[in-house]
Amino acid sequence: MSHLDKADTALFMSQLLGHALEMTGTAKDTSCGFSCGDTALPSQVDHCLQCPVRDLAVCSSLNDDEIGQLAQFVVGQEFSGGHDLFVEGDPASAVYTVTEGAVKTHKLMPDGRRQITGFFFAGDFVGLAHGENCAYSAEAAGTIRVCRFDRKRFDHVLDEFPKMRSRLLSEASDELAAAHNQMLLLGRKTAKERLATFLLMVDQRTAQWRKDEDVLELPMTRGDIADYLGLTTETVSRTFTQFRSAGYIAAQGTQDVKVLSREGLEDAAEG
Amino acid sequence: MSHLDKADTALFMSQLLGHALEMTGTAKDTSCGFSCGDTALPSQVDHCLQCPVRDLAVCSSLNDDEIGQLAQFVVGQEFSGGHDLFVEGDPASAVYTVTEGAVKTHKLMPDGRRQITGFFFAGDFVGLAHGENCAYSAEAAGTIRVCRFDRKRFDHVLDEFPKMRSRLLSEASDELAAAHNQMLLLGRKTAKERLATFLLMVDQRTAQWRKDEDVLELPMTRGDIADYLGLTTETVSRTFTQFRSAGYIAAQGTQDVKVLSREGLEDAAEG
DNA sequence: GCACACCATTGATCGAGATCAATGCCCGCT
DNA sequence: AGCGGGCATTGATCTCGATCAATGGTGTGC
Repeated sequence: MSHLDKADTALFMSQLLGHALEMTGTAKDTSCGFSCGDTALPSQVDHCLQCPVRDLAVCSSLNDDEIGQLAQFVVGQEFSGGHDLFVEGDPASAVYTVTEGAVKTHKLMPDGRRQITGFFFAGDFVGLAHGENCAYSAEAAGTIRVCRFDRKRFDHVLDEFPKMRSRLLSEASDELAAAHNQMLLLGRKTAKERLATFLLMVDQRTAQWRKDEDVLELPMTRGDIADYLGLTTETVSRTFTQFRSAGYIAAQGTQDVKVLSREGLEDAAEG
Repeated sequence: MSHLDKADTALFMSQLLGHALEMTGTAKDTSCGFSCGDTALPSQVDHCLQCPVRDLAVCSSLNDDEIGQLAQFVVGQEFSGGHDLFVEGDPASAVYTVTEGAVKTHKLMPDGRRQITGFFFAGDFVGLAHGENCAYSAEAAGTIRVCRFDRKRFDHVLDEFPKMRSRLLSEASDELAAAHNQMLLLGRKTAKERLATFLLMVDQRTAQWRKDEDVLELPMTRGDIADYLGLTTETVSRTFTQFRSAGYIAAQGTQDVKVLSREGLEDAAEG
């Protein structure tokens, strides 16, 4: 909660000052900062045109001219780990594209039980909401960069560029398919199957931009993984150990996982 | 699989014969059958205009003229319980609106473990898919009626009527929010909490057209409920018994549940 | 009316993963 | 260097829901 207040205040101040790139939490300054006014300065359009996920994100459905319109109100933001993009129940006022790092979404029960409902990596779109309010919270898992779009203005862009709404619907369908997979995992898979499925998912979804194709950098803690897989940290930890013993993976520190046998993981993922 | 073949064959023959209302499985004949050719006959447009879910479904985003275009290629179909609308892995060739009864979607593991990923009631839209193939199967839970739309022609309608795509995106967002709730349920809730949550969900989603507002007619078996909640039939059955003992519900046969204490269920749903 | 198949319920037992508990590691801070 | 907090790992034990098993109910077709 306090995170959000802080972020919002920072945003407000920054808008007053005419800076489009936000920083929140403990994030360090960033090399690609730039300033803008109400209309798109060349540098701001460049921000979008030179975006690292230009061809991955929903924006890829727009041509350079159209991107210019979007660029007029995009706000680049940086969050450090643990800080909230938005919180369940908040008015849904913005949507986001992840440009760097990973975002996790979650739901909480009154007694503190938590379910992480999804991870979003560079190029992914976060914040689709039907009603007035957010149905879940979104939080930075490690330092991230996102593009923030005001929801109303974004909706307006969608009206103008049907291609983009179409693309967004595709994205939503994808997310829905992923959700179905996750329900199967949560409802019917064993701990081993869950972790193996998870590792293969991360493998697949981060393949495009990894340095070493066999080393997964997990931006989340064991607790996060547990809350995503419907397990406890202890079980996740034990299962990692089993996979190490079985020779499926090798650990390099606790965040990096070297995949030794994709086949082993694939077998483990389906019993 | 054989179900589908049968349905598809029936569909093909019926189209040859110029009948737009299909019947599959053991479904009885229906009082509102009608015939049509390639273009919309008045009666077919009427089919849509007089549709019981006209104001509930995605079609509600279209005016009477626009509905006419949709009506040109809608196919009314009737399925009896257990028959498949489509199967995971099949080419995604059609989308559906439920007009009567309930549809369930599910995923299977190679060894037969099953997870039901959603129930769809009158007015709901089923069959959103991004890729070429269905990401899950859909099956009639009890006798149902649906409107079937060829996917390509439906996509074309979406291009023509942006309102409808917008509405569909809303629908998808809703479904996504429901999926998040279900992940919380499957990952973190106890058996009691799951069943209570389920009963309240059915209560809410079927409220609009129930005869008796306190009696839920469950169109699915205990096994279906179990596969939806990530439990076994035995546990579902035991939990029903507990709710009966606690006075939250009363049974009238096995398919009908009279809600005696919504408050009791609400408490049970969150521990 | 009877046989069969399927479904729901209840009881007894088992086991995967939760819970409780202890230890070690790493990193930032003083 | 020394301290403290968060995270990961490992061990011991417990518990909720799964599994195995038996029975009764219901509807369908012969």
